[in-house]
Amino acid sequence: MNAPDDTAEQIAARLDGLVRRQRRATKVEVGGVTHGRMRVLRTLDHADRPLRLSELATQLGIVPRSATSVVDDLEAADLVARHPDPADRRATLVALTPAGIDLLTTVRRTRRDAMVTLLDRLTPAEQSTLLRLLNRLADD
Amino acid sequence: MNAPDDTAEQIAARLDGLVRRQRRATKVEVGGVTHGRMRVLRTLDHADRPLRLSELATQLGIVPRSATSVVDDLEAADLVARHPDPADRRATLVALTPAGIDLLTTVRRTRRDAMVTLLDRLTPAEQSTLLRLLNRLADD
DNA sequence: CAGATATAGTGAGGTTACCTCACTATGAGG
DNA sequence: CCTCATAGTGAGGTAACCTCACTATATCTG
Repeated sequence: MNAPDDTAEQIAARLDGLVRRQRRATKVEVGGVTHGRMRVLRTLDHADRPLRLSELATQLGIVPRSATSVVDDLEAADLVARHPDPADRRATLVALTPAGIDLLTTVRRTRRDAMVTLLDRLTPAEQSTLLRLLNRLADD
Repeated sequence: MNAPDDTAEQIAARLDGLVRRQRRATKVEVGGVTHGRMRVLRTLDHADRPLRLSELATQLGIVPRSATSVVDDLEAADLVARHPDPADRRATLVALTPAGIDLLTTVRRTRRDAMVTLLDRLTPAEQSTLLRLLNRLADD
């Protein structure tokens, strides 16, 4: 275990711990929307247009079959809607409903508040630095 | 959605994405040791002494019942061992076995390699900065 | 244009990593 | 010694994934 490489291990452990804790903190979401379902709402909102189920899956980093299930649940809660794709009768387009948009806004506020509380430990400048470094790491 | 608070949301999303990807990358671990089991081995190694099941649970941030299960699995694989606590006959001490120590070393190398690859996008100085900021956030 | 082949979504069933609730065995205080 | 707290575990549940096999549609190819 030489010293420099330990940085990598420590960073990995810290990232993991932070995400674990943050998920825990926002576990009981507003309206009972879980972490996985939130990710779908956020992705659809970010795309700013209906997405095919397979596109959604790709953007979420999951296999299409898994997207089917989470969309099933969100559709049952009337937070997203499935529409046939006029261009391809095999495909399904998934869109946010008005209720989905509303919920997204509310939950976002709660969740962001939790993160803001944590980030209060850093100065605004440090927060920017952190985001910049994370962006570099996450860029594909 | 005012600008400054978006930093929090973006940081949250980045952290989540990075951890997700990193777990994916190390999904099939050396020796079939999953993420959750690795955490136990690391925690025991870090503590540098046998831990009670409840202590282990606390350090992992999970409930004792969950620790029982993961220790069951690791014990079945001979990576940890349970010993009665001489000081309290209700308690169980959990310790790494030699095989557990070996495996930890091997898996650590693999996992660290994956993280190092990702971190190559940052200079050593940036890596230090990142770790320092994460430490501040993760400190209890 | 028929037939082969590829693609979109889904049913069935499995896994990991957690959780709660109820229970037993042991310890500790009045 | 009798009550009450604590350590661990059995039973059973959930979220968020996965693979494999299948149907319906699209596309390409001779």
